[in-house]
Amino acid sequence: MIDITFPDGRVQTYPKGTSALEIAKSISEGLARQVIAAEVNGEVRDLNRPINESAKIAFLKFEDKGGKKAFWHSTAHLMAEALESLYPGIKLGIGPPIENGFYYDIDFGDYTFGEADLEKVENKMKELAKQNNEYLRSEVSKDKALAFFTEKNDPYKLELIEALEDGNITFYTQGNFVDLCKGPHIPNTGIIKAVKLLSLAGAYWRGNEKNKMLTRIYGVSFPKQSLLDEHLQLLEEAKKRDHRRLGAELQLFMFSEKVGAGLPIWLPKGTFVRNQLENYLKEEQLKRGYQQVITPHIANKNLYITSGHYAKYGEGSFQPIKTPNENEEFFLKPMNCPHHCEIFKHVPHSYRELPIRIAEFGTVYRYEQSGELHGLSRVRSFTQDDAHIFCMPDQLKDEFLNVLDLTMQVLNRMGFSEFTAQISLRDPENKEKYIGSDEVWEKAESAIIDATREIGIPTITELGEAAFYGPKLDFMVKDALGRSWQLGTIQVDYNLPERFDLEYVASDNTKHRPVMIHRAPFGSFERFISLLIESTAGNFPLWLAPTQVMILPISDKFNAYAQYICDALKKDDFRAEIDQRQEKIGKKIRDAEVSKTPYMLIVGEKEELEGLVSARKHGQGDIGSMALKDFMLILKNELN
RNA sequence: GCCAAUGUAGCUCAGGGGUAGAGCACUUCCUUGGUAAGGAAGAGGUCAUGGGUUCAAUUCCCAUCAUUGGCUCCA
Repeated sequence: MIDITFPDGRVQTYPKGTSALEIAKSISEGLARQVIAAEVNGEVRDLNRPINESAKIAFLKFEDKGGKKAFWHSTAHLMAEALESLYPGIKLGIGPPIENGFYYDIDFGDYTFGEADLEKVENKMKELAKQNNEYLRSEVSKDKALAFFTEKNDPYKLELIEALEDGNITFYTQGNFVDLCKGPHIPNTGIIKAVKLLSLAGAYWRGNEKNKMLTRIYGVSFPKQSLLDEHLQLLEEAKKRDHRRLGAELQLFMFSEKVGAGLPIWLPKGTFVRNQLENYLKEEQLKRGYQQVITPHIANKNLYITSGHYAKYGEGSFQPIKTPNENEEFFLKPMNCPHHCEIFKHVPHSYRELPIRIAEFGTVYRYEQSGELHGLSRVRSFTQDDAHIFCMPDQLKDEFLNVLDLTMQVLNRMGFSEFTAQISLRDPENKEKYIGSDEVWEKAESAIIDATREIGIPTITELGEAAFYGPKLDFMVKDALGRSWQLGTIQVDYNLPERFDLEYVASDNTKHRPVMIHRAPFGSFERFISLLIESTAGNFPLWLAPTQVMILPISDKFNAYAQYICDALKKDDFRAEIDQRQEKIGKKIRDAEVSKTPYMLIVGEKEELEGLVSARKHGQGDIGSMALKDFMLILKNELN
């Protein structure tokens, strides 16, 4: 007999070898119908797998994370089964569950699998699901596993099995389909009631671009049709927040094929938002002892030979600009740091001056791969809110804390509460990829770790994600469709001071090497604003809204009064406009709402006679009529 | 860069081997209207670009460019 401990602490005895499904049934049939996997001693397992030792058990439904994973993983197998029956001879890569669904990587050989094929596969899956086949687990020896897939002629599975240890290999079978898989899976295909194959993509085998590109099919599935409908509805909603769509609708920015791919053009309203952000940060940085500089957009090739960037990125970058002088070449600047190093070098520095903080809203140009371009989030010309701090090694932590504080302030101010702070350290297995001594790295890494701990933000740590010149802290934010983007970054750098031979005179009159911090709280205005648009759905906070108040005269008889109100608002530095079109008030309201203007003032006969305005808040509706000064008070309160 | 798909009016999209259509937006006129779309008329397109097939191509084929979804990359 074995003791089974339930999440509420209750313990019950069952015969050895009882399955989780049987345990669930012993509690209630209803529970047994809903559970799709079980967590046994913290490990998610199949429901029908016998439990042979006393254990803590928790039942997982679709709603649970582990349940979803098993459900989607099982759907991936179902898709593979459907694909094998429709396209015999295909070879399978891997097919895991992901955050919102699953995918399977398939080698279709000579067949070009297109989007038109998706529906056919979907239908086949539904048909197979109805067969209600069980997912059966079996343990196989390595020899047998290899023999099976040699017979099946699937090189990808063979490669995977080669890397596995004998005694640790399991197959799962449902219907006519057998797959190498460590599980866990749901009990049977019958509970997969709703399936949607969403998209198609190329994906290199094992994520290596030197390998063959397989066809990746993405999909999602649910135990109820209504859940799928809901999910698709959410995806539609998310698309409405896409910054590319809102950017065009709200006239914030544009692209032009003639100007070039990935080269954003900022329209007046977008420029306004960007300038507001720039002014805000400029002011903050002034308070924190930064000095603003401006450097040219191009620089002599020699600058990047010194910095080392030419060797690393020269070929894959915008190619040099030639001059009438032979052998003279200039590059569009891909980063601002080398320029700033030259500024530091311009005059000798005493330790008394440090830290020196040099800031620039520097526009940089990088030849991003064509397939990578994405709205404002990934472009070929962008402006960083860049700064480089040159300090003594023992000032590093304090400076880092200061930068961290600024970054947090920026994120808070912009309403980004959902971000991930990622500490990127070097790969301890692969130290030769990085420059600098162990001692220097340890110091830099602990400065980052200590600083984040001190300020108390949750972090995740990624080994091997550091820049080659030093560790960094990146702030990641998700877009409307759940894709993660890096915004702010703080990087410690021992490399450039070395390459540029930067030094300061210490108290003992000897020369020392400063440490450099690269930092950008926004990252770039382009990407930051793209995410700001998506997180606010285009409803900018009042201080950022290009037009704060739209004045709507009931008819053109009241244009003069509207003008008077508008002038008064402008005089107090509010951004107001008048909609003087010969349209009905309902139409003017609708247009102001659609353009996401935060406030509307309706003025007609009543308002003019009483000297009032009727206010309306975006998304909320009528907030009553009031004296203009009271309305301005509402604005002022919201701005503070 | 790679794989797949898309490209028709300012926007959203329909159409289809015989030189194009809707809604919204725009212009003009009528209407002067009270809290999310008043009415009428009009203008607007080398059907992304370049080749090819064809009596005829916006439609079929190829290439290029751009865009989209991913993969790889990201100083």
